Amino acid sequence: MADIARLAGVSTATVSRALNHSPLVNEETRTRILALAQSLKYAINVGAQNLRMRQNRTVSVMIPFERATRQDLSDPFLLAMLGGLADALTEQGFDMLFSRIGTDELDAAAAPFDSGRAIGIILVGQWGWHEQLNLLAARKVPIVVWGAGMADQLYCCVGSDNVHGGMLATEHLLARGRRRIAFLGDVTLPEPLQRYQGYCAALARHGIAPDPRLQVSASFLPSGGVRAIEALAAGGVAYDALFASSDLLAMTAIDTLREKGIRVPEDVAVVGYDDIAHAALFHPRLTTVRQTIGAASQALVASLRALIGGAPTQSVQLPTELIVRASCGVSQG
Amino acid sequence: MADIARLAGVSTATVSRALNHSPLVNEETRTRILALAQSLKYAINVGAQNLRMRQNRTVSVMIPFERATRQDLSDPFLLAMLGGLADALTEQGFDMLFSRIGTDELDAAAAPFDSGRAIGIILVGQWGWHEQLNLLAARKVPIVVWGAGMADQLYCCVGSDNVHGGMLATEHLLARGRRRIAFLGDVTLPEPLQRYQGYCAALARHGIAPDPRLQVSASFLPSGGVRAIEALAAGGVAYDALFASSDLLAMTAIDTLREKGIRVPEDVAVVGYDDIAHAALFHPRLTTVRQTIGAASQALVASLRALIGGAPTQSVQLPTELIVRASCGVSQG
DNA sequence: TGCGCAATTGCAATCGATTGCATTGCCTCA
DNA sequence: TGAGGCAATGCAATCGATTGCAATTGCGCA
Repeated sequence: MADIARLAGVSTATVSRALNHSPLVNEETRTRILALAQSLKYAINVGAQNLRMRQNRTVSVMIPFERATRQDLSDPFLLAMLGGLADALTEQGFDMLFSRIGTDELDAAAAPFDSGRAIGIILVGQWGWHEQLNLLAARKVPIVVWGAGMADQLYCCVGSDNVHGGMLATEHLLARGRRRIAFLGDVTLPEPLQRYQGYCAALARHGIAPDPRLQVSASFLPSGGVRAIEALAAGGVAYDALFASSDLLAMTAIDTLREKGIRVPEDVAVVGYDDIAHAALFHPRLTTVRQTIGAASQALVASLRALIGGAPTQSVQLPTELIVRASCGVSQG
Repeated sequence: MADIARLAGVSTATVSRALNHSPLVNEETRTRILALAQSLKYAINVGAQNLRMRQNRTVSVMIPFERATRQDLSDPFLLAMLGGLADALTEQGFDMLFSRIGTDELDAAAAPFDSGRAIGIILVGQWGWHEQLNLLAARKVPIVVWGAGMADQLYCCVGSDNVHGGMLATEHLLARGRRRIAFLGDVTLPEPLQRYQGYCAALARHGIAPDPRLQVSASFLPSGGVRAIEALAAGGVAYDALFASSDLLAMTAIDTLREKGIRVPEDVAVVGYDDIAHAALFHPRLTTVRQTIGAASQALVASLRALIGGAPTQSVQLPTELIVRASCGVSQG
């Protein structure tokens, strides 16, 4: 900027005003300065600007990973969400600072905010952090979490209606005559737990008591489906349907079933969760509970902006929808 | 920092030195200051620090999108690369600033660097930007591009050996007795073009002249495979194999073939490109040319660091490998 | 001719850190 | 007792922008 000022024969103050289109600067001067800036490919130093203006247009987005398994960012749902957030943030003029965060060190989550790099934080994945997230919220860290709404929640949480989603999926399988429905998912985490609760509620409506042997704890890891099917087989439990708490889980499970010669949907009907892009391409096409990425991203960004704007913390629950395809036994391909 | 200085009864200079573990500050003073900082959950303002130190630990990562189609970030390969880059950068202590960039406005690519937000840029996707990228490189913008190595290339480019990959895929199909091999991909872009060249080279080795009717221009969009198969059908061209320039393309193509009652691999053998995670889960499991995400991410980051360190621009070509699965006609499931 | 007002522009403080140099004690040794 | 040395700290400039206030200029009007 000093260069431009020198070349234009004015002070940096005038240059600054010209670049910001202040009405205080002479038309002719402004054009001269703008032309100069253009030709020098000058861009203002955002860091210095933020420092002076005490503002910021950067949002930190974090996605957890399990340090133990050195899991790469592989779940397509998370990746899609990342893309959706990038779109939503870009659209609203925000930069996106992206970081992975170990599931064992949530403390690091507030760092981008504390160090002034970002005005707020979007955390995609709630895990077992409920208490610590409450502490962050109490500390007035502007943070929005994608996850399950819970009772004593101080932080802002955006998520889908997991209980309803679980109910939809299970009701559908019941309506197709399946009675021995296995549930795949890690019920120690809030989201799968709520889906499981929906599953139980649907069973209850039909007068069926949930069989604990049909609840298989499967992680979101790619290997989760394989292990789950092995566990079911090892337990010698009969089942005619699967409700998996993620599409990835459903797909790996179906793949494993196929290897064992079990047909989907004839022998075992399957419903997934998420409706990732591949669900419609999978064979058989996957029936699943849709969480709309676009709406989710928009909601996360909107909530964060509200939070930063000083609005009271208000959690959001997005509607879920059952997408019926072939994997649950409808003739569609 | 001023607060801490006041509470500790010292100047901000001393606080700064204490936090940076300078040997100039008294042991007792340091502990006092550190304890104070800890209890106040103080974090240094990175912006101000960068400004003063004239440094930066942020790398800008950009992934193009086609504005016309308002394409969401959907290609799993790109998403996986994004995850890989996040891991690689985090590991090396860099922050990652992520942006989408319209395919019609490459100029915006240098913005994060020009404005001092990032020390360098990783651009995942070369598109038709060759000339403009050369201009950026000439302007000394530290940029590394994932794409195809080309002749008059001034910018640093990291990519897989596309020609060899195309050759591997085609040779494999030829070895399995296929002779009418269709190629799916947009040959106006460098990467698919080089894969096509490898395809032609393999055909040539077997004395086969490429049939132009078998080259179908398919975009990387999810709908690409559908359109391509329709086009082949509409053209009335017979074919017994497909080489698709991305796995996503291969999958949508297979899906479309299945709808038409054409069996894979019996009637048409298929080979993809990328080896995305889903390739191994797809039915039939997809034979494909692997581009290793982890290695690619590491290479991109390494090249960028070298470039920033002042090393001469040096492009990198990573080896490719054919992963044989069922979709090309091997008995594997 | 002189004064006041409006239109431009410059000066200098400020944001939150870092760091060269000056300063202040205090200890040691002659 | 005084000079020199060392350890610890403070002062103030600096990074690159923004902005309140002062200063300059030119003009209209009395």
